[in-house]
Amino acid sequence: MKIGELAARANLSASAIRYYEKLGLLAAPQRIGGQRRYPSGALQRVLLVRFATDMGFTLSEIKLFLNGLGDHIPVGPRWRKLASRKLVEVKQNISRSLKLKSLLQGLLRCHCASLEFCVTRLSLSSNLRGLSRSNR
Amino acid sequence: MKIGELAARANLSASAIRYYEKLGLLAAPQRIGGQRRYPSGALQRVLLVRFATDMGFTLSEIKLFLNGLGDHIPVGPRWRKLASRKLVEVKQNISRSLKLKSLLQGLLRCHCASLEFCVTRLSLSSNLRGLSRSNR
DNA sequence: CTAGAACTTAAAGTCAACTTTAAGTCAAGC
DNA sequence: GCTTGACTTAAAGTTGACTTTAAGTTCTAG
Repeated sequence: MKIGELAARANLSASAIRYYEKLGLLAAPQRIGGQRRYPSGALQRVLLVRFATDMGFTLSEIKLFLNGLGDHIPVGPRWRKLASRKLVEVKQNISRSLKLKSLLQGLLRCHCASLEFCVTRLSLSSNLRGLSRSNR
Repeated sequence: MKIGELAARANLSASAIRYYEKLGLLAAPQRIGGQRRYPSGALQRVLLVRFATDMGFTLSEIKLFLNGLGDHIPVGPRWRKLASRKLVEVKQNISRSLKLKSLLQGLLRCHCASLEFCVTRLSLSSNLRGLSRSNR
């Protein structure tokens, strides 16, 4: 499989594939005439990476539990640790977003002339602060 | 009020204040000996901007409904439109995060040897795709 | 009066995950 | 054999919200 086909099947771009390789998320494949030729297993690997990024892991986190360079903790516990950390983040994000939602709904129901009034009237100061402001 | 005091009171840095000024989110204040002197109203303004960014608006969106350059739609409707668009995003983010949460919990309960097995065993292919992958 | 903290500017750097560019090489179909 | 599309590289660009840097100016306390 050439890079274009792999990219198409994984629904991302060829340059993204090369980028994953450079980051060490994907093994450098055999080459024919300088061009990359992938075994079918590569697709599964790429899809796993996509899946993990969709779950909110960063590429360097993914690298950690895919080929765990750096420390000597085995894959299982390492993944488990990262995943439970991520779970906390996700939960925080949920509660933050729920707050946000009712806040926005409140502001939309409000008929103040200016936003400043709304904000002070509804005294929505900032119970928003300090919650993980990024699920990516 | 000098910039350092304003920054401290708004809990951000002096350079961020200058940045807001450059973006047009904050009026250029009077100067004494080249240094910025802010009226007390400036604090409220900065806090409003912080509040809006906390709600997930980008600085350029905030600029739009603060001093709406560009179009001639009055502030009320403009804010309303942006806010309801944001509300949709937030709702999408919530449902995405809820899926993520149960996914992670499922994976954590699973005792497969490798993540690949887990993923295929739980057939968690990607019902995750296509949901707003950014609440900022 | 002077040390040093706080201010000034424009421009460059940061992070993540890629994309784009430029300039060139290879492969497949006719 | 030639065209054309797919591939190759390294380096620079993108986005958003700032921060950092460098070099210089001003304010303030003692």
